[in-house]
Amino acid sequence: MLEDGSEEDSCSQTTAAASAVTVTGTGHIDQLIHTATPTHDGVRRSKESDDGARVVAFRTKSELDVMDDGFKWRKYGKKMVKSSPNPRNYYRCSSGDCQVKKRIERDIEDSSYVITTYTGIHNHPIPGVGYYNQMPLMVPYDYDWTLQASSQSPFS
DNA sequence: CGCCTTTGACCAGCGC
DNA sequence: GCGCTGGTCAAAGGCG
Repeated sequence: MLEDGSEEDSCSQTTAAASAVTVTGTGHIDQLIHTATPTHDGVRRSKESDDGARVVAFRTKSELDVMDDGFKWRKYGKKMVKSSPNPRNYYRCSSGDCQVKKRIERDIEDSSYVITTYTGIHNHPIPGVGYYNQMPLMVPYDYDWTLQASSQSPFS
């Protein structure tokens, strides 16, 4: 599973292309912790969309728990996990039939950092394009993070 | 009136 | 086989 606490590759679950993204700006993404494209090495959760779903986790320095990335998120769960003293919040994209999920928890080490984990790809345009508040968006559709990580920032 | 947040319970997977 | 942990669902309430 994705160990959010450790930014090292403690997760050897899938074909993971780990990379580090450092974006300077107004509290933008500090570090892309982990990206993974779950093939199917084994049977993961029996629930819905897990095939081909992308998992992207990154750490952001922010006082806000949830960041406005342009999409509409609806909270559907909150849980105290053992791996962290901080609660973990679960969000789901509420735009149409988009089934992208987002998991948010504060960093164990620095509570000023927020660990955000996206699962899935948005299959719709960004509803709030034009006004990103805290954070640049997670690019919808098929975005090559590893490419951008080594060349330039995908955010602007 | 509609949408979102909150909270507890339930379910499934994994490890021992 | 049992227990533990994480993830999701569903109902109720609140707010815009």
